[in-house]
Amino acid sequence: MNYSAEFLGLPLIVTVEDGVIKKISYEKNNLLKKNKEIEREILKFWKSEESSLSFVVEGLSEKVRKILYKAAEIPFGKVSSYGDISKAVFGSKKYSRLVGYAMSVNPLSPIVPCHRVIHSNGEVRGFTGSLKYKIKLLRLEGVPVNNGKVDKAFFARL
DNA sequence: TTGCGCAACGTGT
DNA sequence: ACACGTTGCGCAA
Repeated sequence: MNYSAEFLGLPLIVTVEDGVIKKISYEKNNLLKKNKEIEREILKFWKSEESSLSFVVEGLSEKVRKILYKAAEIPFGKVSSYGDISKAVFGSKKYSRLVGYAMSVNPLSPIVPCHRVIHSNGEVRGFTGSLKYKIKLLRLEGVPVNNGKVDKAFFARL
């Protein structure tokens, strides 16, 4: 079932089946009426709070799915790097490029918080949508971004 | 300190 | 064959 929801001013279409969120996409001009309950649950995921819904990642390779599940563990107000996620999932940083790919095809933004994945040196770059939006989200979470960089103190331990 | 070339990964074109 | 939401390394300014 598809629901329409607004997240921080952006219109989303949320696909839910049996209490499981399967897909979230940004839709500029959708005509569905907004579902307040879904909106609340999405907000909970964003804030790393308990939700009555769960989610699954489907339709992608095993490696890419593992990456996305790991990225989903990055808590509100923290960040991680492509390399750290690669290390956490596969024990090596050599898949960091693949982590970037996984973020770019992330079917569950913002539940899988791809905006919290940045470069290992703290630089905030690379986002399929606008980079301004990625930085805006981080600031809303209390993560300072100065000269396009995040302090090492905000890196989460996965 | 900055920059550039490189290899390694999997996916889409 | 090539380009990607990368990374660390070596080596040159």
